[in-house]
Amino acid sequence: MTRGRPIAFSPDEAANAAMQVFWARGYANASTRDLLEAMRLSRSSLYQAFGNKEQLFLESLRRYRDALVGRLGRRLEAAPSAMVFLEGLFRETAGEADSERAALGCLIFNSASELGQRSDLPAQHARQSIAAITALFQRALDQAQAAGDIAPEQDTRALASYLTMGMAGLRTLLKSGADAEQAGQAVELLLDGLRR
Amino acid sequence: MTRGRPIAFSPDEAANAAMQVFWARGYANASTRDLLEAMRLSRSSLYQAFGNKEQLFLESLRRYRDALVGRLGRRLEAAPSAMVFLEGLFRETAGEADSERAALGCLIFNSASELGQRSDLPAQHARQSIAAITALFQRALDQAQAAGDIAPEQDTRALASYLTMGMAGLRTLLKSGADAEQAGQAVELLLDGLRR
DNA sequence: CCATTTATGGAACGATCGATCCATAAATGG
DNA sequence: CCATTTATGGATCGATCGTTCCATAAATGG
Repeated sequence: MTRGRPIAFSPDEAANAAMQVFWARGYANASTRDLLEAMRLSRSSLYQAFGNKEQLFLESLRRYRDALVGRLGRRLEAAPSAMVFLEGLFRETAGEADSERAALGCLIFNSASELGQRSDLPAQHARQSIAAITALFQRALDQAQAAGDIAPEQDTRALASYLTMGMAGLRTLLKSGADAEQAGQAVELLLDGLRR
Repeated sequence: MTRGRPIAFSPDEAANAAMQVFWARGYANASTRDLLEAMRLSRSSLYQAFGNKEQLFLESLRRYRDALVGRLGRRLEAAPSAMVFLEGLFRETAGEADSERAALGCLIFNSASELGQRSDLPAQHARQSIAAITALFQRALDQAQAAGDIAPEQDTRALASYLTMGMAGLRTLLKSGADAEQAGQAVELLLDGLRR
């Protein structure tokens, strides 16, 4: 059936390496040289396996979103309560202050900021991914409300937007070099907003 | 004293036009062609008057920050109270949802996101400008606290970081196409955090 | 072992990038 | 009106961009 020389690289690992480059440098600022070096591929292999730069970026966005949403979903299920999950997520993110991880930010929010309201596929994907994050927040908030940790009269849809805004802002603070104290204080005030 | 042909353009207007380009397109994505077209200058005039692209960007950042901080400062003074100023600012920003203005975002937060923790002057300037915004928020919060609109046990420094985080997140939400309802609800919850 | 298929490396493409340089136009002070 | 100074427009630079193409290497199934 299958003839010819098989690929010598792992498309999965190569795609992950590309994702790291886009994450660290942004879409437009990531050159094909950067990508080839990180992916350890020849130009031919890259273009044959992934089409072009935009498609490779789209694949990176997909992987990042799937990994993030999957990880957060599992973490929500494993947590003792939805409220503990949300508090842990935000406090842990604030704790990344002044680290290399903090300088990277989040590929989704980075891309949303870079691409804005453009009509092409990457911009659409970034917007949709933010909506997915908001949906996950709302799921957690609904659980927390059902568990009695959030007042029943609260609108979890509004709270979800509030948390997405908070996370986007937190990532911007961390990117701009906020220290752990500043980020931590802001996050505690944000979390207080859930308990009203 | 002064000899030779005088410049035929307004350096002030040209710099403002350049700022608009960087604002709409970002630093790296703004080409010198874009800049020349918007500024209505020849290449020679641009490089002689502004040095190079990075210096022109720095000048744009300066002008944007000075205009923003100046405008907000005057608005704070003119407002019936510091709390009214803060509420008005955030509600008005949320009200920009789905407009061209919302798609632009804020040049300072845009630049902080694009440049990250880089060590060059533009990145330093963007970080310092975020600190300036936080300082202005704290000034307003101190006034509001003195006026009795904020509980005396609240830490206005922490609240200022909270508001900066909120504004950065709000701008990201608006850039990603959030509608007025979503942005408005998130902002109301954010403002509730001042009254605890 | 051969014919076939595909991966691979590298040259090369046109386009665009930021920046420089030079000849020329223009407006000045004397 | 002239000598001087500076702005201006455009050609041009080398570097880099994303992408394509081709000759070659490699591994396959039969």
